[in-house]
Formats: sequence, C-alpha cells, structure tokens
Amino acid sequence: MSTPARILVVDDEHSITDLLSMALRYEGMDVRVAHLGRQALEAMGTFRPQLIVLDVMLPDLNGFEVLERMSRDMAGTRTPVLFLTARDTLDDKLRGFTLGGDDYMTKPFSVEELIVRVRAILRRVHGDDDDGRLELADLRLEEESHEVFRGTTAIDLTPTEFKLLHYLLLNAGRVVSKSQILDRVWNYDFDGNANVVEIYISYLRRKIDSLGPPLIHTVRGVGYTLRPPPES
Amino acid sequence: MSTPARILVVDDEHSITDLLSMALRYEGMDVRVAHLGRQALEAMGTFRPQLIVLDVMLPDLNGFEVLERMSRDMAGTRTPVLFLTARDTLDDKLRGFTLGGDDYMTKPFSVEELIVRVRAILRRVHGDDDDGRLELADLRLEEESHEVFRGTTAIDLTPTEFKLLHYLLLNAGRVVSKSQILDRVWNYDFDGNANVVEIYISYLRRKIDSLGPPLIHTVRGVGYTLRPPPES
DNA sequence: CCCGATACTGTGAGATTTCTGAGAATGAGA
DNA sequence: TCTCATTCTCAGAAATCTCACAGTATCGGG
Repeated sequence: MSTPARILVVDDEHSITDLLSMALRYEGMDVRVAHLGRQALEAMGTFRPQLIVLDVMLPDLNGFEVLERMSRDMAGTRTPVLFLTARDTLDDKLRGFTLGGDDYMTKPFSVEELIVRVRAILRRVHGDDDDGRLELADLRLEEESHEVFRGTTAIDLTPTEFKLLHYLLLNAGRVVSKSQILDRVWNYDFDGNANVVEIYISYLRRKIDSLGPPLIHTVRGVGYTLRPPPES
Repeated sequence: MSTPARILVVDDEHSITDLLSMALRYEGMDVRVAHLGRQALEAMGTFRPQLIVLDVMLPDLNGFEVLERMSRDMAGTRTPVLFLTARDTLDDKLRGFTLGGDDYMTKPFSVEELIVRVRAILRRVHGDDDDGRLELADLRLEEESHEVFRGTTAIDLTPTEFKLLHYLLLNAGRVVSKSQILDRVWNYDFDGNANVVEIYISYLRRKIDSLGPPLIHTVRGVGYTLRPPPES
C-alpha cells in the first residue's frame, strides 16, 4: 500500500458516518466526513478525495445536485462515487450511474460489501496491483465474477455464504469471533443472535469442506478461522 | 517498548479499577483511573490516553455517551476503546464497535485475557514491534491464529489450557505461584479451589511435555515455571 | 528410611458451546 | 399471484470443556 486512499463520506446520519469512517480507517484509508452537501463540496476542494461515498438524500442538496455542482467546479476528471440510498427510494437515475464506473448500495448494507465495492472502484480507477483474487490451498474466490472453486469444481454459494467466505479468506490464518463476523458480514441493522453465523458456517462447510480436507476450523470459545491443511 | 503506553481505566467499581491498574502497571503501562464519565472526559484532555478501558454502565453517563462527547471534543482520530460489560447487558450497540478496532469483554473476565486484548489493540494502533508470537525452545504459541506447536506438531488446546500456557510463556524462566496463576488466568470472581491449577498443569503436560523434553517444571512449595531443556 | 505435606491424575457430573434439522418468513422474479 | 431461492429462528442433539473429589504418587526434612 503506497499512500493511503482518500475517501470522503457524506451522509447526514452520524451513525452511518461513524460506522464508515471507523471501518474505512481500519482498512488503512484516509477518511473525511461531511454531513451536508455544502460541506461535501467544500471538502472536495481541500481534501481532493479519490472516491466519495455519498448518500443520495441530504438535507440541503441531494446527491445528484452535489455531483452536478461538483463537476461544474472541477473541470475535467470526475471523482468516482459510491451512492447510498434507502431501498425504497431506489431511483432509476442511479442505475444510470453504474455505467460511468460509479456504483450504489441500498441501506442497510453490510460493511463487508461496502468495503469490497470501495476497493473495486479504487482498483479500477487507480489500477491497483491487487487483482481481487483470494486463495487458500486449493480454494479460490474470484471477486469480480463472484465465483468460487475448490480445485477445479465450481461451488455455488448464496450471497450471504459468499460474503462470509470472503471475509474469512481476507482473514485467513487469523481467528475471527462471531461478533466480528456479524458486524462485518451482516447488515449493520441486523440484531439477531450470533447463531446465524454458526448456521452459515455449517452451510459453508457442507459446500466447501466436503470436497477435501477441512479448511474451516472452529476455535472453541473464540471464533472461526480458515487454515490450510497440513502438508503431508 | 519505547515510552510506556498511556491507558485510561474507567469503571465505577473500585475493585475493578484497582485490579486493572495494578495489572496494567505491572505490564509497564502508564495507568490513570476514573470512576465517572465526567472524570473520564476530563482525563482525556489532560492525560491523552492511547487506549481506554471503559465500563459501559457508569453512574453518570454510559460508555456510549462518554464516547460521543469525547469525539465531539477531540476532532479527528478517535482513541480506541476496550469496553467492559455485564454478560447479560450485552448491548447490541457494542457489536458495532468491533468494526473500528474497538473491542469488548464481558464481566467477569480474566485479567490475562484483558491484557492480551489491550496489547492487541495497542499493537494495531501503534504498530508495536511485538508480533504476538511467544516461543520457548521448540514450543511456539501464535496469538492471532490461536495455534500452538511443539516443533512441527500442532497442539490442540482448550480455552483455559491456552490461557494458562500463554501466561506461563509470558513469564518463562520465572516461577509463578498457583495463586498468581489463579488470579490472572481464571475469572476474577472464581472462588473454587486452587487444585484446578494443578489439574490444568497436568493437562498441559500431557499435551506438551509428552512431545519432547519437559518444559513445565514444578517448584515444590512455590509454583510452576517454564524453562528450556538443558542443551546437550 | 519414614512420614507428613504437597502435587498429580482418573473418573465423571454438570455446564457451556457449537452444530444442525425442520420449517416459517421474506423477497425477487415469472 | 405463485414459485423458488434464500435467510433466519427455534430447539434439541452432540461435542467439548470445566472442575470437584478422592485415591495415588512424589518430595524432602528428620
């Protein structure tokens, strides 16, 4: 990682900006927060972010207006945007933006997924070396195509299973607790109990560990970890 | 360790703050104590801790309110927090904090474990040189992955066995008494008899000393110690 | 070498944690 | 609206862990 990526997070809900600034900082990014469209515009000039996480609904200007003024101010290159929107406000306009390299997510989202997308955008724009492929022993996960293989057999995962495996792979060799998993992989407003994690671990095992030596290990009283099988 | 880490411990129970300030000071840290949210806020400004151990339930403000006011005062970087909470009060809000590198423990905890976590946070934030690997002769314990090896063979330990070995390794070469072990490794409210220590030492020996020259030694009338085998 | 003190460990009951099957709820797409 | 895939709850089963008890072994001083 050369110089940390600069991200501007714009949302009027403090709980969201807190959540995201913490999570993105934890990922080693340089984060600035704005709660109003005007603040966002100002930060554009001073902070010069490489990516904006932008709530569509803001008290003063909406996300599109912010973008419009932005491109009026800064001639030339446009900063990529990851829009946040309520599920039921899903504007058709938004869909159009994905064409331009922008992306969007509906609230409530999972932090894991948001970070995946932030990284994907940065990778595209900045031509990062990271190729979005995660591997452990003969297990392979392709971020772009959303495909998972064990050896040569393709494994079909549901969205949640995929996110969970992705998170485990990112932390391969480290034990992650059930609550860490819950925080990252599930939507931030999920308030069910940690038993879901066990259940999805169980699903993953059925699909992945049945094809070879087990990679998913329970560390009793602590959490779960992905570990390559012992060489023999 | 260059300059001692500054830790602020906030809890209204004096027995807890006493216990922790003693243990953390013994670890070479610079400890300050507060018993109320207001005191904590004040200490933030004057003491500028690098980490806060914060009880969620305080008489005046709760832990979250303390944090909120804190981040209002100090713009920018937030001090990492290790929350303490009663097991049955396990607030959903807490869950979200593990995202930002914060962590939490439920009371009653073991001092040993608390110190492990404090160190883990400091290591992350301050990029400590300590890599969380403990070694003695051919015995190796990895904190991150919770793995233990003797030579190349992996050793499977239960949570208590792991904590005990961890403590012994931290004090390798020094004799620790059974009551010291009981105080550090077991939850602070444990009131069973000291024979458990003997039992767990026995378990460890079976798993560890059976694989090579013995490393765990009894010092009759005093306690136990970990010592490398004599070269030969 | 004997004896009391101290430490070790086999057995097993009870507690805790994790796993998983069955099925209800949800939501997307036909 | 119906269908199907998916998510998630519930609760019992299974696995694992903790710890007390008590008998045995070991140590070290006399």
